[in-house]
This record gives sequence, C-alpha cells and structure tokens, in this order.
Amino acid sequence: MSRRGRQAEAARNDLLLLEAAREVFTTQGFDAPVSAIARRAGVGMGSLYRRYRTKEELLQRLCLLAMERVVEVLEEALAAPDPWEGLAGYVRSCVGFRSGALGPVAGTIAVTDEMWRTSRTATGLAERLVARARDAGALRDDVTALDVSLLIEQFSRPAPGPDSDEQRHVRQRLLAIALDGLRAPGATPLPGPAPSATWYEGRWGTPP
Amino acid sequence: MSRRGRQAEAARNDLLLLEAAREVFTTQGFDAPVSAIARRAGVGMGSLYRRYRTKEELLQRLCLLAMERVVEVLEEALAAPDPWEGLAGYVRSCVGFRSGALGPVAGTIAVTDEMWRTSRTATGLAERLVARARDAGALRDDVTALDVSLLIEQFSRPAPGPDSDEQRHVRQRLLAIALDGLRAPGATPLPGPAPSATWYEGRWGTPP
DNA sequence: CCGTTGCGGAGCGCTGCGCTCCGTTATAGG
DNA sequence: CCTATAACGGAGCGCAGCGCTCCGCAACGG
Repeated sequence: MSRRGRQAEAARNDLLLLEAAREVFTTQGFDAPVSAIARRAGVGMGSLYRRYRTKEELLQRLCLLAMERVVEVLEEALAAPDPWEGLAGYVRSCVGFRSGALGPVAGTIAVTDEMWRTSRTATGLAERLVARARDAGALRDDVTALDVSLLIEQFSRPAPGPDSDEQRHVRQRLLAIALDGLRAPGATPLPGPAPSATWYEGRWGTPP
Repeated sequence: MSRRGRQAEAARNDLLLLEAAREVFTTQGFDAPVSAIARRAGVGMGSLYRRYRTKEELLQRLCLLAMERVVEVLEEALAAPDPWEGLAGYVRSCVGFRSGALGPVAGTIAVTDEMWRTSRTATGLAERLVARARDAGALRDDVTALDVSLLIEQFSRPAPGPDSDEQRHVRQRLLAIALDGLRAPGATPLPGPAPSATWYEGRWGTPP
C-alpha cells in the first residue's frame, strides 16, 4: 500500500490536504483562500496544485468524499437496533463533521455524475432511516427526511471566527434541544407545507 | 418632522439605507460590498458616504439599531400574558429579522459605550423572560438565557445565495421544531455545562 | 435666472486572491 | 560518495473586487 520515502510523504500529504480542506471550507466558507488550506495542512502551495489542478477540482473531490462519508454514516444508522438512536446518531455525526456546510456550495462548482449518484443514494437511505423512526413512533409524523437534512444543514452553518471547543460544545447543546423537538407526541404542528424535493435538488443545478 | 424637497429625500434615503444594510449584511455577511447596500437601497455611493463616513460607522449604527429593536421585542414579550408565548414570540421575532446574524460581528468593529449599555439591557430583559417561562414550568429547566440567545444566533446564520421565500419558510419549520425542544418535560438532559457569560461577552472585546 | 444643495456613479489605489515557477532538499542508483 | 531526479515550499505575478473619493448634473429656493 504505502511506499517509502518521498512517495510516502506524497500519500500522507494528500490525506492531510483533504482533511485540512474540509476543516477550512466548512468553518470559513468556500471563498476561503487556498493558501489557508495549504498552511493548515503544513504543505506548500506547489504540493497542493500538483494534486489538484484547480480550486474547483479540490472542492469537487471534497464534496464527493463528504457525500460518501454521509452514506457510510447512514448505513451504520440503519444497522442500529433502535430506530430513534439510529436517526439521532446520524444527525449528530453529520453535524459533527459539518456535512451540511458543503451542501450549499450550489452553483459554485460543477456537479459530476458520480456526485449525483452518491447524492441520490444518500437521499434514499435517509428516507428509509426517517421512515423507520416514524413507523416506530419515535419521530413526530409531520417531519420529512428533507426537514432532517435541512436541520443538519442549519446546524452545520459556519460561525465567524475560529471553530473553538466552546462553539462546538454550544452546538451540541442546541442540537440536543432540536433533537428533542423532533421526538413525537403532542408537538405543535409544523407551519406550512413540507419543503419540496425539486427545490432542494434545484440548488445544485439541473440533474443529468 | 419631515421637511420638503431634497431634505425629505435625504431623510427617506437614510431609512432605505439602514434597512438595505440590514438585509444585505444579515444575509451576505459583513464583508458584503458597500456598493451592494447602495444598490439595494436605490441610492448612490455619494449619498451613502455623506451620511456614514465609513463602512464601520454604518455597521455600528446598524448594530445599535438592531439591539434596540431586540430590547423592544423583549419588552413586548415580557408584557405578554402567557410566559411561554412571550418567549416563543421573542425567539421567532429575532430570527425573523435575524438579529443574531449581527451578533458575531465581534472583533470586526469597535464597540461603543452605547452599544455596551443596550447590550446589557437586552441581556437583563432576556434573563427575566427566560426565568419567567421556567418558573411557569413552560421551559425545560436546564436551558439558560444564554442558550436561547445562541439558538437565535444559530438560526440567524446566513445561508449562501439569496434569501428566498422558500428558505425563510424552511427556517420557520426548523425553528418550530427547536422551540418544541425547548418546552419542558421528560427531555433528555443537555450535554455538558451551560455556556459561560464571560465567553459570550468576550467575543465583543473587553467591556469598558 | 442663477446659486445652492444634494444626488448618482465612474474610477483610483490597494488589498488579497488563484495560480505559476523556481531554487532547494531529500531520495535512488551507480 | 556523487549525480540525476523527483517532490517540496513559498515568493511573486496578474487580476478581480473592494472601500472610498470626487465631480458633473439635476432639482429646488429666492
């Protein structure tokens, strides 16, 4: 797998780069300077641009990786014995690595076919996860899978300044509140119609 | 009050400007170009810079106004007969005009004495409002006034792209979920310690 | 009729970005 | 041990887009 010497360093750098890119883009937004990513990864600009010919290419790779990670988390969540714990764990994980922050890169970058496919897989799994929780009576019945995705997105939204421990902790507290609000009974009905899937997908451009 | 001719136009422009600034800054962030505000207000750059000598001055004025508006809303909320409805209305209003989005301008601009005073007034009122709801048993007892402020801030956080009707509607749905989570009984306890007031204030710089 | 007042917006200077290029350094082969 | 090579870090180029200024012009007042 891993070779020696300079080539090993190259392989390591690639991982460092992707992780740094995730941290920087999800906490500072997509217009964060590429140099910030290189610095965070402890890597020169040269090494970065040898692997990704452009900033957009890096972003595409990153989005795809994030989507695949979401799919993984969804599969684990569906494997969980308790429907509610599965759903809650999924939401917490996604907010944890801020998958939602990469969602609305919409319009900024071109969407590859592979990204579309992975996105659809994720949507399908999320729908099953939500349906399972609702059928088990663990979830209020006026909330849709899309609502859950948008909740993740709202809680992934970056705050100004560095992402301190304090901020992460606050986010966990607030998320705990929101998750309690997702649980079932006696809740006040949600206002207006459920968000439409076409609007949600439309932000990414038109499907192929 | 309002004079005639050119002077009336000047007065009108001032209101247009402040409203446009609020919309642009809260939806696009503080590094939005000043020209965007002028365009949104339907006003030339000259008129803007005649009233506010610098972008920072405009931001300061805007923050102060937002804080005063929050104080107004808090007073109305405290006057509401039902403690829970008062609190919920306050949160909905603040998220409605996105007062929280101006909060973390921290460090970007200098904080005037008047801003500090208004901020303290708001904090005091918010604490009373939250205490009243908790004493009435309408609010889970592990949530603090600071948690509520941070919840408003999280939901005020701007999404990329223009602030469409669809987005506003989604935000209302998600907020309804979170508000249900704030209500009392049988909720899972919030993780970790409550956020500290000194950390919260510290983001604005050191008090005078 | 002209003086005055406030108007819009073109453009200046500059910051800070994406990206390139090159001198330097670590490794592999003879 | 020495040289050829591969990958490295980061200074700097060209440019986009910002804050802000300045000026020609339109609308009023006397």
